[in-house]
Amino acid sequence: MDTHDLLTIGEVVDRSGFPHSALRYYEREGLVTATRTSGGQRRYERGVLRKLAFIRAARAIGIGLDEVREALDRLPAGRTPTKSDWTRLSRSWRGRLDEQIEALVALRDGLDSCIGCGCLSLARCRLWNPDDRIGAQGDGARLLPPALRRPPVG
Amino acid sequence: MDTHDLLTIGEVVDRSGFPHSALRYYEREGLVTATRTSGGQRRYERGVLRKLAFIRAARAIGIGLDEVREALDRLPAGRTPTKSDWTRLSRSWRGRLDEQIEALVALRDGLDSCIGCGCLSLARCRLWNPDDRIGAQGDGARLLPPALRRPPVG
DNA sequence: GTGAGAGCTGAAGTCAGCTTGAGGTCAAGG
DNA sequence: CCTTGACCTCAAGCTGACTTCAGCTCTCAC
Repeated sequence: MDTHDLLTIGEVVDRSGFPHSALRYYEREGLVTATRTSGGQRRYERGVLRKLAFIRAARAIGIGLDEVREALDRLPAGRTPTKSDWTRLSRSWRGRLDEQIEALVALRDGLDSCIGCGCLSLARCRLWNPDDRIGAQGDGARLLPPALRRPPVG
Repeated sequence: MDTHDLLTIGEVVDRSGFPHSALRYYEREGLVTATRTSGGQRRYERGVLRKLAFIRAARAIGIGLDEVREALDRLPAGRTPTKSDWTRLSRSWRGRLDEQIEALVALRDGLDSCIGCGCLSLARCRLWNPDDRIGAQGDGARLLPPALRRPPVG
């Protein structure tokens, strides 16, 4: 871990695939850290690459940066995270993934039955009107499983 | 289809689950239309409910409003869309759904092997570093299948 | 005919997650 | 030493999909 091992932002850009602007943004937001040279330029430890990979995967399944930060904050402060530290984090979003897959599959199945049965009547089709009681509930999407109520972000 | 059949915006809110503001926004954006009373209030035909259901489902799988509008524009102009019109539209995003499911499953499998094998070394793990050539490609996500490169919208 | 609640408009605001730009500084090969 | 390309900061801008607000008008049951 001598100075030799530190990465410039350009190297991190090349090796992580994130643009400069995103790396600086993530630093401002407290997701990653960097030391500085005497001249003020960033120098990253190698470990940042694993963090960035984690961030990318988390983002890909729709987890917001706030939550990603919380997850990363749960990594041990003093020492380099071990395998089991990362495993614990990863396992936590494995559940999310399962939920999302399940939800998409449910949507697909509903769609299949729609296409197959030709029932496209609002009154009968499970997809268009899942249980004849649409509109009786609270805010947000009504015909989708919970895990799919997030994607339309706004 | 006499006047009696037209819905007020409040009724559409109740039956579609979309808030007033979204309905007006969709109208401005050309996704749905409404006739007006002499006093200028909106009156919707029943068919709007099916359109809105379509919009919601499309949004749920991450399709943007622009593309949803294009899809809806492909519906026949003069007549009420038939079953096969809707079927055609739906079939087109069924493919998307398949892609997304496939991508998420791939991510999950990668994650499984990571958790299982304890390989969390950046150099070897398929999930963290899928083919040892990370960083050699163009913009955007590198460790995810194409269909997952969209979700982090910004 | 009237009061209350439903509806109207246009402009501005919000949120996430960055990107872009201007204007200047640092680091290192020759 | 000098040049050149990498890097810096701060502020503002952007996209998508809406929401919120102010201030006013319509509709309809009584």
